[in-house]
Parts: sequence; structure tokens; C-alpha cells
Amino acid sequence: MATSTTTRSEEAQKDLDQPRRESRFGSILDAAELVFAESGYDGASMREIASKADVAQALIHYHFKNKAQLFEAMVARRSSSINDDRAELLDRLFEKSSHPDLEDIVEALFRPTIEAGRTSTNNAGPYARILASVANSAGARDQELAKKYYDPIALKYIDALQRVQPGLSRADAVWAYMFAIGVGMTMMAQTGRPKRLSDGACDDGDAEEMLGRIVPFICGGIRALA
Amino acid sequence: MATSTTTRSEEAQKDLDQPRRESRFGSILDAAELVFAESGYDGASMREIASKADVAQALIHYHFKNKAQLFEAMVARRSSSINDDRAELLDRLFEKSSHPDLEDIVEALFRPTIEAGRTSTNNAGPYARILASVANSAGARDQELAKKYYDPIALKYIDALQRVQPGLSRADAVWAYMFAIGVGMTMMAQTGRPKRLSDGACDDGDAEEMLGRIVPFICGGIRALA
DNA sequence: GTCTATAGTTCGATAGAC
DNA sequence: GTCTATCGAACTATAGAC
Repeated sequence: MATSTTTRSEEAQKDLDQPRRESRFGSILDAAELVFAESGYDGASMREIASKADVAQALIHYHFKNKAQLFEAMVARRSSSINDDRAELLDRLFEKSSHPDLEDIVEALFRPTIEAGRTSTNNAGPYARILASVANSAGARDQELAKKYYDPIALKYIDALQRVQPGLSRADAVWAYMFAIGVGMTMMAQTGRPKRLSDGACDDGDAEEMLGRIVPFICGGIRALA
Repeated sequence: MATSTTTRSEEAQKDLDQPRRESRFGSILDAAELVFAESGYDGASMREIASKADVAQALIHYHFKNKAQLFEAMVARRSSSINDDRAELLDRLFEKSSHPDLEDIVEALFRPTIEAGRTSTNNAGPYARILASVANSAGARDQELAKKYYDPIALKYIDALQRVQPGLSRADAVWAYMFAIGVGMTMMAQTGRPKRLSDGACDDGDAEEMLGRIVPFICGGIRALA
């Protein structure tokens, strides 16, 4: 059987290739994520990304045109998956109760991000580092990305904060959200500083340990504003 | 008078020059601060710094050897002044009372930074932006600077937190400090995002407005940990 | 201490074959 | 879709005159 045309044989073969590689598109995004996380946007080079993805540099330009659009594509891939999860978590909390716990809302704010793109261990993945850098930058490119990919979900969370904490004015709900994100970025950045300052007792590589301390801190802070 | 030697005349002239410029050392640091704040370490170029300082590029290398040491010199200048002020504020609080208000300690944490190197208005200066970037970066250079110039004063604040909030374990005091800094970096970064998310109601360019909301938030968070 | 001029490297991006 | 080869620009840093 299957002695007909090579064309048909090639089509059948397609679906049998193990790593389902129709192109190197995804591998380039993976490599970009690693290199941008390590060196930042300006510190990263297309050469290093190409090398880590094991492709020619020209292939990156073929798929993504230039460095800026590669960076945006990498942010878009992760953020759309993460923010879908965040929105769904939020909706479920309000389906189960008309007045969910503040603690659950704050945890829903961070958990999808620390679980995105991580391999096996308990720490946040490389994308979390990129996010921390983008969030704390006033540069035009970073703030345009924040606006495009994160402002819509931010407004949903601000609404949620006001609903479970009716004493919050709109302005204070925005401040509360910004401060919560600020605390969260301390976790995403994974600088190792807590370990240094505590002689090893505090590990910001352990996302679960951090969540256990961040959530009560933020909730206490928000309740102090209301 | 003063018809003797040119040498003597030149010496007398020195002290009369209005802007007291013995060298362009300080102007280079000022320009570096502006450019690094705008573009980050890797995004900044020695050419642009030289241009903004109105000196030849080679002069920067003469005074600071290379880009990394210029960056460190800029951090060293501001941080030493800021952290002297912070330590003194902290000491005064404990001189006036054996049990100062947590609110005063948290305010002392940030006020010297937002007042450093600013020109006239109510916002934090360019150095605050650089600090936000360094604090949230896991890169080796940034963490070495954090360790060298900021870890010692951080330990003093962690001690202070434990003294005024005796329920805090050492580990939780370290977490509390890290989270407080995380919230503070939201203010230092001056991204403009609060304005975007609030239709103009929240302005992170107004440092006094932010301090008024940040201090109660952080204090509420710390009290929730103890 | 400050300059001009430039060496030497690295980078983003493109041309063109397969 | 992927490659090799390379162009042209930008960068850090240095040499050497003043």
C-alpha cells in the first residue's frame, strides 16, 4: 500500500512527525523568552536568540520582521494565555459567591503568571522576569505593551476589588491594584535578594512560599485603604 | 594691578568662575543619570551621554574608565547621599521614642529617594527610575550594585521593622521589607499607568499624592503579617 | 583635563540560493 | 521555510595632540 504518489506520502507523513514541527516559529519564541528574560530587551541580541533556537538569524526576521515585533509576539503569546486564565478564575469566583474573599481575588491575580511557561520546579518561569521589567519601565515600547496586553484585564480586577471592598473609592481601587502589582513584581523578578537579606531563610525562587506571604500582605494593605 | 605673571592671574581667576567648575566630572554624572533613566543601561549610549553633557566622549572614559564604572559612579553618588539621609531619619525616630510609629518608618524609607536630584516639581527625579529598574532586575551587575549600595541600609530597616512590630519573625520582616520596596518601586518608576487606568484621577508623577496612599497600604500589609 | 580621530567589535537587517 | 553571506550602522574604547 501507499505506493501511489510522493505527494500523498508526504501528506501522510506530516501528522506522524513526533514533535509536531510545522515550523520553527514556536522554538524561536521559546528562545526569545529565555534570552530576553536574561538580558532585557536592549541587552538581548538576535544572534543569541537564533543560536539558542538553533536556527539561522535570517529565519527570525522572516517570521517576525524585526526585534521589536519578535518581543511583542513573545509577550502576546504568554499574556493571552495567562490573561484568559486570570479572567476565568475571576469569573468563577463571582459565580460561586456574590461576595468572594479578597484573598482569593488576589491569589487569582498572580497564580496564572507564575505557572506560565515553567518547566518543572516551583519557581516562576522566565516570562515572569520579562513581565517585571516591562511593568516597571516608563519606556514607550514597554508601556504600549502594558496598555495593549494588560490594561483590559487590570480594569476587570479593579472592578472586582471595588465590588468585594465597597469602601474603596475608584481612585483607591486603582492605587490598590497598582500596589498589588508592585508587590507581585517583587516575586516575578526573582532577584535572589530576599535570600541575601535573610541569610537564606527567604527564597524568592519558591513561588508558593512567596504567594503565602504576598497574599496576606496585599489584603492587609487594601483593607487599610478602604 | 595684577600685571605680574599670567600664572598668578590664572590662580586668582579660578575661584571667581561662577559655576565653580573645576572639571566636568559632575556634569557627566548628571547627564548619565538622565540618559540611563530614559533608556536603561543597555539602551543608553556613551555618545548620547557625552552629547547631553556637552563633552567629548573620550572625556567620559578619562574620568570613569568605561560604561559600567560610569553607571556605578552615578549610583554611588546618589545612593550615598540618599542612604545617609535615610539612616539619619531612622536614628532620629528612635531617639525621639523607643517605639516610633510604623507609618513614620515607612515614610522615612522613601522620602529621601523621591527628593534626591529633583529639580523643582513634585515628582521624583530621574534617579528614582534607575533605582526601580535596578531593584527589579535579576542581572548580575544590578544585583551587585543592590548588594553593595543598598543591602546595608536594608538590614537597618528590617531591624527597625522588627523593633516596632515585635510580632514579626525575622523572615517576615525581610518579606515585609521586600514588599514595601516593591510597592515603592511602583512610585519610583513613574510609568504613567495609574493615570491611564483611572482616566486621569491617579497621578504617579505626584510623589506626595502617592506617598499618602503608599504609606497606609504598606503599614496595613505589615500589620497583617505580624 | 579636554579634544579629534579612529580602531575594532557587535548589532539589526537584507539579498539571494535552495 | 530555512539557509549562507554580507552590508551598513552603531557602539565602546583607545591613541595621541593640545
